[in-house]
Amino acid sequence: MDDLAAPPAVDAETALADVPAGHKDELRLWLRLLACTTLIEGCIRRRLREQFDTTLPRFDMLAQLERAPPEGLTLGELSRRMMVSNGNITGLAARLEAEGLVERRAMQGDRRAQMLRLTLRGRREFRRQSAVHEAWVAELFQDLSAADRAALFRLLGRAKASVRAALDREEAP
Amino acid sequence: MDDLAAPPAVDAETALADVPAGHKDELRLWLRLLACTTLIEGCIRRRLREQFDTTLPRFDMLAQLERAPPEGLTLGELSRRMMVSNGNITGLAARLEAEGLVERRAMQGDRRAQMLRLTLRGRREFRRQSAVHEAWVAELFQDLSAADRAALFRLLGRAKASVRAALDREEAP
DNA sequence: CCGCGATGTTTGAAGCCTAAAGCATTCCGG
DNA sequence: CCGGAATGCTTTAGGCTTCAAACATCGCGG
Repeated sequence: MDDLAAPPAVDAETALADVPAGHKDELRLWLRLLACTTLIEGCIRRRLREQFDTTLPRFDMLAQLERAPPEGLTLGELSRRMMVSNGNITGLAARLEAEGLVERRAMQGDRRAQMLRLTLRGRREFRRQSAVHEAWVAELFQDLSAADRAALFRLLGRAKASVRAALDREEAP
Repeated sequence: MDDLAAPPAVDAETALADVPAGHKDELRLWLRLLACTTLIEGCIRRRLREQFDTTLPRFDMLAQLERAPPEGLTLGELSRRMMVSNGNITGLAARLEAEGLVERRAMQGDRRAQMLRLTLRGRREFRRQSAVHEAWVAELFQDLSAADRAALFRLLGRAKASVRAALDREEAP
């Protein structure tokens, strides 16, 4: 911190770019993947806060409900789709309900479950946000050629398949 | 949830795979990137908890300190490298210190700052964890060919550059 | 029709994370 | 030397997240 002329931007992935050796290239790949995601996610979170005074989890929940059937989704289904815990959904839904963006409705035939769906206000608000959100993402990737984007998309698909396979092996030995 | 024969694994990325059209392919790319990272991160968090009773942030902090100069790092430098806020570092360092894995040492010449470094126990513990951690990552990517891994690594580098460029444009209009 | 395992949701405790405000110290220009 | 800007860290308030335990209800086998 003292005699380095001009310390350039150093993040976790850059800092770990020169680990000894081994089968460490998988590790480097993971760190770069993580750094990339963190960078984008941080930008989107910040803009959601600055421009819409909201958060990514709130936005995600609205997004799930918007593309759901008109009768809505149960909290459990929402939990699965958002890949977060049940307990998490409870609080998130409560906050969005308090803001008048979603509404609960008892599910007839099963008194345990309840449907959650967008209010009119929620739908309008989400549409307003999502158009801008989509432009942000496009902007962040704009220096990547269409070919690179396509290749990246395809490779990420394979990576995901590899990870899922490993997870399946784990629970079914 | 009732008449679907065998609902396959549905996550955010899969669920949004059929959005209308537009320049939505950037959005799909982002969602896939996010899904991929979330999947891996969740697996690693879970295993860190199950096998070492620790968390990813703790592990990250130890990792940063392990590859730091022997005198350690200041909290501020740690904050920059881990890409998290200052306030976050305070609590994290306090917890690790309470567990005897790191130690603070006043920095001579600047009474504001303090160096944080691994204790002997912290170093041993981290080495134990990191060897296993590296194997986990290799396992998760094992179905990806070396060529695919290399290509993915390269493309992620370009993606990161694109994002950084967009962020630079943002703060210097 | 009764009990009991499965399913849907909530609660509680703990940790992570941020932004913003505050405190202490250092640095620097006048 | 002195005052203010800059820097390093902590605190505070609030939200997100998880796991595990608790509750409520459903569905089914006996």
